[in-house]
Amino acid sequence: MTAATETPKPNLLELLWRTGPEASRGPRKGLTVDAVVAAAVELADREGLEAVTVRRLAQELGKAPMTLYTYVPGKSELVALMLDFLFASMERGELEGLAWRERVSQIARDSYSLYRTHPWAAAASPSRPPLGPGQCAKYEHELRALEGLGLSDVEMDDVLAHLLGFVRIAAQDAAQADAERAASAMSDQEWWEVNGALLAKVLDPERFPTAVRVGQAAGEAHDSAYDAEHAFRFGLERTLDGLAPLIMRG
Amino acid sequence: MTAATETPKPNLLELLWRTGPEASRGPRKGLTVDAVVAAAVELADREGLEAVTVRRLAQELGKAPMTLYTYVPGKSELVALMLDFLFASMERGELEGLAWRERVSQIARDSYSLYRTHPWAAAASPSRPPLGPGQCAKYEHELRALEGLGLSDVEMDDVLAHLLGFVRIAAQDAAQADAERAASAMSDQEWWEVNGALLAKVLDPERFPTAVRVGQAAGEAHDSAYDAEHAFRFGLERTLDGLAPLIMRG
DNA sequence: TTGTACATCGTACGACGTACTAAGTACAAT
DNA sequence: ATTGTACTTAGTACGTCGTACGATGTACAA
Repeated sequence: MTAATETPKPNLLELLWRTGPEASRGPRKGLTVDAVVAAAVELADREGLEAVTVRRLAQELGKAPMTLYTYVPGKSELVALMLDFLFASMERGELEGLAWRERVSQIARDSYSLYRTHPWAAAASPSRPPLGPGQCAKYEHELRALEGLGLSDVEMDDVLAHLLGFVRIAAQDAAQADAERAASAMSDQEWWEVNGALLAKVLDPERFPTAVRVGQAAGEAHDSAYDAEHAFRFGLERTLDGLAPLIMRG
Repeated sequence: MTAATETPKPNLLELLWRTGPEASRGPRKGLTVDAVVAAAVELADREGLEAVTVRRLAQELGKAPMTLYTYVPGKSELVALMLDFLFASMERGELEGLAWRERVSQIARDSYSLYRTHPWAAAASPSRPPLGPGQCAKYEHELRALEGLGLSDVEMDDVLAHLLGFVRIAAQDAAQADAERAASAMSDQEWWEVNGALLAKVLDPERFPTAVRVGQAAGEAHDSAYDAEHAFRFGLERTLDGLAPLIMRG
């Protein structure tokens, strides 16, 4: 057995930070990791994350499907790179001179805007995204909004995770509501015509008195069964109120 | 063209409430919707939602794959039925005689326990699950925890959605942390040995001073990079604090 | 007794991620 | 200048998925 000439698999972290050694032999590369990731993001924005398949993305780039594996070891790494790309390039509002509530509100809105602009990201985004440069820049910026509020370092991390969790779930819900509306191809009125009779029979006010009453009130208050933007605004106020005792104390 | 003998597709709502007409002709059914759903839930609990494929589930039930389509129109409807099954059968703690904070805390913990017992459900659960009997029973019970607190009907719905959103994201994060640990098959120590050098080089304290400081403090405080149960407890307290002003007012 | 609605199931289609292999390219070492 | 080798690109193929379609056989209604 002669010495194996194994090409070590590129690590996700190396990929995120672009620290892998570049090849000095062989044909010129026709693409770059950045080009692949940018095309993937654009495709996801246009047609959703489920449209981002290796075949489709390769076609978009004018290459054969398997060629992409030269740049990215697999699909999951591609998604991680896409997310970090977003985090690196997202807009971040100015925090200087704002009171704590406005500072925290600002970073929440920045994240929410990101997820609303790229709805696929809300579903793909894990609680602890891999430590790429974009994620680190985002984390750094967000933590700065929490400095000088009397929080310990550990509390700053806890607070931020809590806040971003709220933003993510709000964005997920909003994206899902949009997707459902688009997929059903049915207006709320049509839906009610189809399902109203059954629901009326089955939603027994004696069995579910509170649910029927509250559900009806909520449905009438918003013009649809679920108003994502209202839920975000409401939830953000509650979240800020929830942080106040921690910040005001002492 | 003779008159078509079309069998109308079963509607998801009809399926959830089991109001579809039962066949009076043809061979005896070898299964029931409930049996299919129960088997799917058990399989998902045992091996995760990605193990619940039509083929695998059919094998589990001793039937040919396509047979399942007699009972359930498709995969997505199956997942909806699985969720409603969980909601219908979940344990719900007693609320009688508790102060509002304990009441709200109780329903949050009930949901969290459900998601921790069935981790696949946290990922599959949408913000507004289809109005099945289980979902309605859950909604009714949860709303009762919010009665008599001086909230309007619309506010009760808003508060509940906010609370359950927090629970869902906490459960999602916890499940994902578990899954990542299991998948990497790498102890935290091993991971650090592999990636430590790169991270040390790339996490420049001059570029990310706050992130490095806080990240290190948080990593040391919990024994891992992410402590899901701690995040839930912390987040629940913040969420309750956030509801207090709405409830205490007036 | 017969027609029909239905359960069951085998086969097959078009997607998916990606492993494997072959072909060709351009630099490094000679 | 030549040759070896590391590399990019691409074609083919495997095993997975959800599920459409059509054949077969069953049991009740007419």
